[in-house]
Amino acid sequence: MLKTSDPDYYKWNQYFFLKFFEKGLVYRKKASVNWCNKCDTVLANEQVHNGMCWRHTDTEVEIKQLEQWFIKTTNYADELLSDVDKLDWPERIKTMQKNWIGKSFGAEIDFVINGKKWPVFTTRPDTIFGVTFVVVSSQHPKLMELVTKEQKKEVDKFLQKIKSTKQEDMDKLDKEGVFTGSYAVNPMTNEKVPIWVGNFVVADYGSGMVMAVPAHDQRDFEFAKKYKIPMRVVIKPEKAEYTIIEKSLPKDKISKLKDFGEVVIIKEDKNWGKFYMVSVNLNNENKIIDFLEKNLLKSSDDGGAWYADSFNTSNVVVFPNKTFILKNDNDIQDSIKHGLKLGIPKNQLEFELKAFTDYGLLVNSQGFDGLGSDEAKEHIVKALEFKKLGRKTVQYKLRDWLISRQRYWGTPIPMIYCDKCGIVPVAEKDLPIKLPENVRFGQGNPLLGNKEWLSVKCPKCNGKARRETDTMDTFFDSSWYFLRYCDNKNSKLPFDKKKVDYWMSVNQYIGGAEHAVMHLIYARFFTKALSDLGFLRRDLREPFTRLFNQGMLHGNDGAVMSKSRGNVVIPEEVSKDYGIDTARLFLMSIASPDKDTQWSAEGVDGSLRFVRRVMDVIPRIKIAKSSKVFESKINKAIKDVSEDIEIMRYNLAVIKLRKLFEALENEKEVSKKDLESFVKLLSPFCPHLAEELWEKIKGKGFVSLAEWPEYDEKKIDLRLEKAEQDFEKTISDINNILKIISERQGKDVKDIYLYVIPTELDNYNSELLSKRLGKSVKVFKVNDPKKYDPESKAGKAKPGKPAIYVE
RNA sequence: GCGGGAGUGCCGGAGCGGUCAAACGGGAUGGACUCAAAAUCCAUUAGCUUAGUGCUUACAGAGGUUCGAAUCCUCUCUCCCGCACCA
Repeated sequence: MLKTSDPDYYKWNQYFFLKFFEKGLVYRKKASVNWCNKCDTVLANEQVHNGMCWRHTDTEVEIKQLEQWFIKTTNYADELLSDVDKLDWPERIKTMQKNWIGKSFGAEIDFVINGKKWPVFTTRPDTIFGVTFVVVSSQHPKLMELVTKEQKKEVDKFLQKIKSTKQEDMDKLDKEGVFTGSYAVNPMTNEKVPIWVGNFVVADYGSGMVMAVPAHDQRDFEFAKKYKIPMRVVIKPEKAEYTIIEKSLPKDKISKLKDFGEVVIIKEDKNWGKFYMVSVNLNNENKIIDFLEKNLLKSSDDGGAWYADSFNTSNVVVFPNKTFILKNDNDIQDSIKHGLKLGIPKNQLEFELKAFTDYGLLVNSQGFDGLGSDEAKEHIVKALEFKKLGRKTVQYKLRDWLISRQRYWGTPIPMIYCDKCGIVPVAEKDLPIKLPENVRFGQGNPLLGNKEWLSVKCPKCNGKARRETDTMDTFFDSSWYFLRYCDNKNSKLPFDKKKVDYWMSVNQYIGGAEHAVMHLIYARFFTKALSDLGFLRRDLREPFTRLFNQGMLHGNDGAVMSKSRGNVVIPEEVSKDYGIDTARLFLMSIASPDKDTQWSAEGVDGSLRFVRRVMDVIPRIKIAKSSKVFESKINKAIKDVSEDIEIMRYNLAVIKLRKLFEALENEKEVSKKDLESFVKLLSPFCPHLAEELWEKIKGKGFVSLAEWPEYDEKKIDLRLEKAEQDFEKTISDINNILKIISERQGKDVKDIYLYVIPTELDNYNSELLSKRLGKSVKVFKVNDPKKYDPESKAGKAKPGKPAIYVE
């Protein structure tokens, strides 16, 4: 056991902080931070959800400028990303981590503004000839350098507007901006393009400034359209894509479309039928145009037919909900005209203009025309490198971990501010810096209120100094607790390396999906960093090799359990009514544990029935020798149940247990070993009951301490299972006959006769059959001379399928 | 918008190329037991058909691959989760 609030634990948080500081993994900087008014503290990016605080979902997060402590998690961005694939974790957690780290390859390109280089990051250097403006973030620290006197008033007005917009409205906001008055020089074309301030550029990603290519980026497209900034097409698709509406072409011609290229049905519409998309190689484009011109219905009375003459040889093609290539403003008008000319209402077509953002072939790009996007990227970056105006780079979405919190419950950050020496780390021997006990809660950081605690001597010059009052994010605590578990009493070190090396890594970690981008990233970072600092063995790079996300249990009404809904199921109450093992069995059997499941009162009743039967039947079973059939079944069950448990498919394990029990019930006698095996298999699901049964069948010690049963592959005989299936089939056949006879002839059958292949005689026990059918059943070998067979049915018998006669 | 997951019979939920009208549980219906009920047991639970059979529809929808698809591929629709203007 350990408590992270105990100085014996958080001492080591401070210790690690200092180690990180030594290695340059800790730094302090003034930053725009997320501030929650309710928590009275800053939050990490990971802790802001939809602009709200993760703990106070009704409280908007404010942006403040504060000096804060950061951990350089980004140093490990690459390794954190590449190692994800080595983990045996749920796929969605892995993708969430990948997206969170968000690696993009691209280029940093310098635009010269007033003689100074301003870099921008882009993943599409191939579109550089299409740049018609540059947008800088409204939060950019050096924004004012770009704003001219003439434009200042307007920019200020714009910034004011952004400031007063609520976070929640920001999301729905259109792309907006104003011209700054300055111009940037495109390093490839030397062309001057205007610089705008925009609300859609993220300040702390890349350089907070982007090159805008409206023809090939949706955001730039919207912005340019709104402010009538010119667009320049520099990429064209490798294939032209035509959309053909079923109604517009005679039926017999539709199949001909395949001759021109790949045909995909993209939509089906009540009025227009199917929308086929034909992708045509550019070389063949004329053929399809020719075909369409000859075959498209031309009558406008037809109400929806395409006009052949609405095509031209440009690759602007009408598409219900896909892409357009736009050459200039006129093209937009033109395209709209085409849409309208088709006589198809805009809303029915979901007709929308979009930028062409796919890769393709370069056009209007000087010497690079005709190259594919991928190739062009390489060449253009090389050209920029030669000019010393650009370079290949990689960008991450992952930000450094902001750990400063202005709250009491957290590890005090072991730093000291000296008027002379500046920021000085606390000496290791002075750890732990304990939280002061005499504090007042209320407004602001409680630590600020205790003057005694606050004042300290500088470790360097012994002069007057004061302590850092920020505490660490509590995720710092949880980032290495599993290491401390291996050696939780160590007072000399955070843990003994040998012990940790022995135990780690965690083979199976279980937790909720909500940890995907917080705890699980921090803990991975910690492990890597501590490994590099020599605290862990070199090759220990990951804390948790396997991860399992359990699902949530919902109430009887299907909703998440909550007090306000009154649908909370209280284990103690369930225990009172059913016994906790019944509840446990039920929970294990509803669905696989990674899924959300629903409590169901009826379902528990079902489990209770089973539990009762088991309690009733097991002690009464005669101990002797197991039949071959049962031996086969129990060995199969041991195998299956063990495997299911191993892969955490408890629901399937329970099903197999139930089946095994059904077989057990029908046995007259069973070996002690097999009976014990059954109880052992039951014990993980119903531990108390199993223990009780164990005693009743006179097992040694506790079942919970007994060896898990092993199966004998040789005893599993699938032929026996087949025989049983045949038996069941025969029962259902007989029932079927009985049903038909009683319905058709209204007769009541008294006796049933079965004629079986001699070798199968053992498979059909007349006693068992009689019991199951509730009627007298006699079984004969087909070749039995003394058999009773008035209608000569015996001849119909086949292997696995006895002949039947009833009267 | 992007990314991930999922859509199966009255319900929950297995199955993930043939052995599938589809495990298991719940519910419903009928029957046995009972004076009666509960519990228990048996049967039925897509439709038509039949002395144990055969057929037709069926695993969100539309296409496709295959001798063969609930299972694989493509597209569409719907739902859930995550990210949210990351250039």
